[in-house]
Amino acid sequence: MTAPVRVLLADDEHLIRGALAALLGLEDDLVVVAEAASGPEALAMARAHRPDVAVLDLQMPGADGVKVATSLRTELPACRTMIVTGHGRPGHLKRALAAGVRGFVPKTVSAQRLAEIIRTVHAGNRYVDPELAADAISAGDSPLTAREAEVLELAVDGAPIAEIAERASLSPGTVRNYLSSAASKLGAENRHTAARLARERGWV
Amino acid sequence: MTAPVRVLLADDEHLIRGALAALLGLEDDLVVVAEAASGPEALAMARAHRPDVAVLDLQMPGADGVKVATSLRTELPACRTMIVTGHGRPGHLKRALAAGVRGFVPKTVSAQRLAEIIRTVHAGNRYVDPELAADAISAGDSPLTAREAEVLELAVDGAPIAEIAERASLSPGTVRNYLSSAASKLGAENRHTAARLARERGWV
DNA sequence: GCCGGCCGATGACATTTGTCATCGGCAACC
DNA sequence: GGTTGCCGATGACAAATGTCATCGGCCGGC
Repeated sequence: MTAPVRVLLADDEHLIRGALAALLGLEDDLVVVAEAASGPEALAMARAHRPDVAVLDLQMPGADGVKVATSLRTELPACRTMIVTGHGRPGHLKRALAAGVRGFVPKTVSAQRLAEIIRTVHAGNRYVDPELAADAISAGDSPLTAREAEVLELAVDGAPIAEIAERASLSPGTVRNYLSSAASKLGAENRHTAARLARERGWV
Repeated sequence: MTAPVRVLLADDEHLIRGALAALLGLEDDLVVVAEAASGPEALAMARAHRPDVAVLDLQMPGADGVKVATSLRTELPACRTMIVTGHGRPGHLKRALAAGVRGFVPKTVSAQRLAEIIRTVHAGNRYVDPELAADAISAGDSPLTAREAEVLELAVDGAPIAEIAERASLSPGTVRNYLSSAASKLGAENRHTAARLARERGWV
């Protein structure tokens, strides 16, 4: 028998993390060597314990799963990373894959399924949830230019144009132009729906 | 020894639900008699298995935890209900308590803690996470009238006033008045930020 | 070198939205 | 019976926003 797969678990929801650790620990060939409740903590634990596979929640305080994966890629190239997420937005998957993440699964899978996927990832293969993959493909690439996306991001909380212009160090007129262009590309009637759409698709 | 507490688990995230069921099953005095992945399913399982305590996720497809709790209150008065939630918004807690929910905890607690709380609830006592309670108190009551809240809810996705008016069967002018009034009460500069604020505080 | 695309800006214009005053109807409460 | 508050509406006005044309500068590709 080969050595067990050393797993790092990072999730800010203690309930899930603890339960998951217990369940995965039941598998003979998996061993949870570290747990973390935040992005920075996950990095620290990874440095200390050098796991084979890091299972990261997408939404964590400090740094999200993709950011952690990016850091791990350079710091611990031998460590495979995978993302577990509650509500997967298409753009996240794309960002994750770009960050070298090898597995991307929703929290609706079972623990057994997760264990299988951990093995798959550890073996050097990739796994992406079919449904999330389909969403990502149908969402396609962002049609927005860099500034359009930047300005749109400042518009997500409903701020007036004057405030957006100030925060972006741009002329109010320029901001209106970018927002108008972005809304048009997204088929939205105004910047607020445009911002919501872009966020849903992971483009901001 | 007394009979074990019969627990219903409802959470759409299979990973969590399964792991939780396994962990709670380790407690001698708790037994998970049913699991559900959606609101309607939770109701059906409750009718079929008549649990002592129903542990409900707040966000589920079909009907959220509070709605399920409301139905359970009339259908199975003997069944205590409690809500488990990832990100607790103040208004949810209020709604939950109004629905007769006896426990309200975030997913950041440990499984052991949850087991204790299940026992507390089963004994007829209440438990509310202190931090969530503090948030709810500081958020206070909604200053919005019924129609203001109703119209504001239709504004959350950034729809133009004409569409809101149509969906609410109101005159556009009336809609503008309500939104203006609501935004003023919430200290927001426009209806979009007002809608966001109201949602954050659980007032819509 | 020319062209196309993005950036940043301005001006003009129509539309949408926010704000205010005001009205009539209705229900609750004193 | 009078007062108060919410509902639904209208009109008027100011401000914010969306839309369009246009400009100059810059960079990359052909």
